[in-house]
Amino acid sequence: MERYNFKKVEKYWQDFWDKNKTFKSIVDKNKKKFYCLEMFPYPSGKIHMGHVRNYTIGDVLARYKSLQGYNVLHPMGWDSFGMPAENAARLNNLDPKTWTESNIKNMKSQLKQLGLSIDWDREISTCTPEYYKHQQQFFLELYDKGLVYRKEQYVNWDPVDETVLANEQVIDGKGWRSGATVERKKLNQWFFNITKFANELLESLETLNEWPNKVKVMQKNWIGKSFGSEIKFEIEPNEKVKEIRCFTTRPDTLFGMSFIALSVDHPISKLYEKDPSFRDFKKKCSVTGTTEESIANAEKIGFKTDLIAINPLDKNIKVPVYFANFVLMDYGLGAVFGCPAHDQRDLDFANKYNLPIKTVVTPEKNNKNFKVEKEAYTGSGYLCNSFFLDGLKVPEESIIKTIEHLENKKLGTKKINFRLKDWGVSRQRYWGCPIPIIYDEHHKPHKVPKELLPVKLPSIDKLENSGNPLDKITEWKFISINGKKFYRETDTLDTFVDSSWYFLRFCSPQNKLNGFNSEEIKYWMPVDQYIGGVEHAILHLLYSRFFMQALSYEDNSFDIREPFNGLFTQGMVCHETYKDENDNWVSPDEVETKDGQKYLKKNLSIKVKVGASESMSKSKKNVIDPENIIRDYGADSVRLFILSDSPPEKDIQWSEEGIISAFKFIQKLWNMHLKVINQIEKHHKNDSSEKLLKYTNKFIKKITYNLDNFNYNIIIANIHELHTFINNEINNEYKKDTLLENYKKILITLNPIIPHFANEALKNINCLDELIWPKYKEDLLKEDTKPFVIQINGKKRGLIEIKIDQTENEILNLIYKDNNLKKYLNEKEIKKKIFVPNKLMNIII
RNA sequence: GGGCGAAUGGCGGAACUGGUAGACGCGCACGACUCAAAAUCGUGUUUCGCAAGAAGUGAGAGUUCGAUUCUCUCUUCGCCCA
Repeated sequence: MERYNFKKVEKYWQDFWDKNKTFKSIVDKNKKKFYCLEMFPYPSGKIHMGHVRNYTIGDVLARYKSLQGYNVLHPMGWDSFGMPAENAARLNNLDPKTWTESNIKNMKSQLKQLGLSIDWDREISTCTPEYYKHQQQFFLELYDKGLVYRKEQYVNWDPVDETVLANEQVIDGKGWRSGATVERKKLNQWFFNITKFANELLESLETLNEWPNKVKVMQKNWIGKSFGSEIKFEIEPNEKVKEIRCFTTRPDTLFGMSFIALSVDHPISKLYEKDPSFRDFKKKCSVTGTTEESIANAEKIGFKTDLIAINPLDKNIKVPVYFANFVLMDYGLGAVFGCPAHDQRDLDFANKYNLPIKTVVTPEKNNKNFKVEKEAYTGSGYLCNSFFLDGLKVPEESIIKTIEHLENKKLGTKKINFRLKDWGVSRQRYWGCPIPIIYDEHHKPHKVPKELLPVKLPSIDKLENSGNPLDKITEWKFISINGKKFYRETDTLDTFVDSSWYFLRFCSPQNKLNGFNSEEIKYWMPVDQYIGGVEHAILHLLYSRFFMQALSYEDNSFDIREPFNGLFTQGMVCHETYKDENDNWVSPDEVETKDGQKYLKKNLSIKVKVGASESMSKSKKNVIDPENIIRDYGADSVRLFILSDSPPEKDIQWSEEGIISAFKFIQKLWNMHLKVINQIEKHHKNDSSEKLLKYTNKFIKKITYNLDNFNYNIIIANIHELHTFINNEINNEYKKDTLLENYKKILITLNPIIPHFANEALKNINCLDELIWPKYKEDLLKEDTKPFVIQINGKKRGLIEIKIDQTENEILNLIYKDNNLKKYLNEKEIKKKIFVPNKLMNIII
């Protein structure tokens, strides 16, 4: 039998799609659109299995929707600014542009080998001036709308490399490259005012019905809306400070207060800056990183001021005021009151400085023995030691009642606080979108005039190891406009900005004047299905949602508020891990199997320790290169396997056995195909096609249902069943037309999964024109007989074949005639019968 | 510590709104073909038991004629936030 030549077939179809621009999409208002988008890749050099999975899932959907008659937009591009290019450039002594461009070229060819139905005419790359020109325009638009501002903020500063580090570049408080202890340093940075939309972003989550709930919960927690109160504390008479305002979510614990803690950046700190011991303290605080986690884990330290605060509810309670390292200026008001009994950080602090610990909440009412020592009590219960508040239920009544009281006495107000912070977009890096701002000689910022856009990134031969590269290119940095001297902003934009609107650019990728064309946006947006990794559940998705809000802010012509209607987050690709005798990681390429045990390939006597299956990563060496796999087994095999073993939203384990099995199955399908062709060519007079018809009909229903619900792994099982069915039934006699028509339908349903194979097979039977997703017929689903379950006392005792809609009594007669079943019933009284028509009967005796 | 989710054969995983647990694949065993092996094809494969049968979806309870599915408690694991 002729073997299936995947190399020839896949090459043929990929060339065919390329040449005919099969997947080119244009606005057609007579057709319903479907915008299918997968998160675009960073061009790191090679595609990895995560990409393969992501883009296969998306491709199945795009092809399916296209066959259903939708006008499908399925584009691809490159998230091509970012640090890896800079790092690689430093390492290899070349410029980031060259490195990036050659990676894109390579990865594009790899993606094409997967047989993806992508409209390559819409390809975009964020590092090109054609793309970032519009981004600079958006930046200036947001600037005009007052959504962009500049302020000082702390960054992770590497004093050796003289550079700002991202949080993930700080490892155990040290710079990842230099190893120097990272400092907190204040820099002037640009911010997007995302907090302005905090409430909209939160409330609008409710409208996203086709998003996974867990992602919505993550975003909700990230935005972190909390109800509380702003409380005014009077300070004992002195010359400097009259009052301090604190934000708290627990005003009900006010009677337990034993200190007030301020951020070292609180305005009051200005009064202490001359004090050398305060400056020392402030320096100590700057050693701690800027993440919430590092602050939480750091030892709580404080600096005692000479200020004494008065408890607004009881003037007799007077407490000291400290500066403390665990209070952040950007949360609330940069000042909190400390209630050690009911907050762990406050308790740690109180224990260190011997401050009183007063219990004001007990788990049960009037529990006098309850005392807090090492562990703060944050649970529910009842207020005590709080005079007129005693006995209130915590937290249901206590918080509201306390706020009411404070408001009546004008001591405080109800306040809503968000955890979400404004988005700092300045990056002190070369390989990013230049910020279109210039400064005059008084360091006052101005917009770069529109006619001077884009601000192009200057080309660079070699990147220095330290400092901000753009700052050093003086011929670029200093410009004069109309005789006036200016210098440029030398920071570039966070790459999350690049990916916050790329889905809009895909709608009009060649538009030179604007980032997008509103007519095209109106047709294509929102993205109907967005597919990507759950690691972007918070930032990328939130920023993209913000961008839509910001674009439509004070602009009625733009009315799309949510960019992604449907979201699907796929699981990771995992592989077994291997270690040799010396506990060094071993790559799967070096491991061989004889009799099921795993050995080192180069030395077959050394057994390898097999570890847990973990997400593929270079550090653990458990990476499989898709390029080799596609070369050896073909794209259809890879697609088949990557979809087969696990539901797409869960992690999948890559295995050699699995890909081989998929490869063999493609060959089996081809053998089946040859048998079908052989039968089609025969002219039979008899037609035993009823079974085939019914099977095909049911098969179409199953595949359609499973495609609609992302049950792609079950579809592969369905195709295996189909193969068994056709192999068993193909030798029956069929009329040519019936067989051809049904087989064509089957091949069309296979098309989204294994497009090369399906198209080749369709070409073989001359059915390539007019490919339309087949519909199943309800009346064909009906069967004459059905298996019917008999239970005795709830236990399954038999399975009988009944005619559809047979009555209870008729079935009971069948049971008494059945030798196997009647023995359970003989001469016993039937106490009860449960009868579910066409399904089962449960007899209680 | 808080939030969300998961747990089913040797393994990955099926099971529609409570109604035949283990689909499909991998692995394994046996058989056919072969001088032999690979490839391929066929049969079997939850556990115990010769069998009839019994037990069985992380553990324990509950609701129900009937629970992998619903409720409660617990254990373990994963993810996110701290």
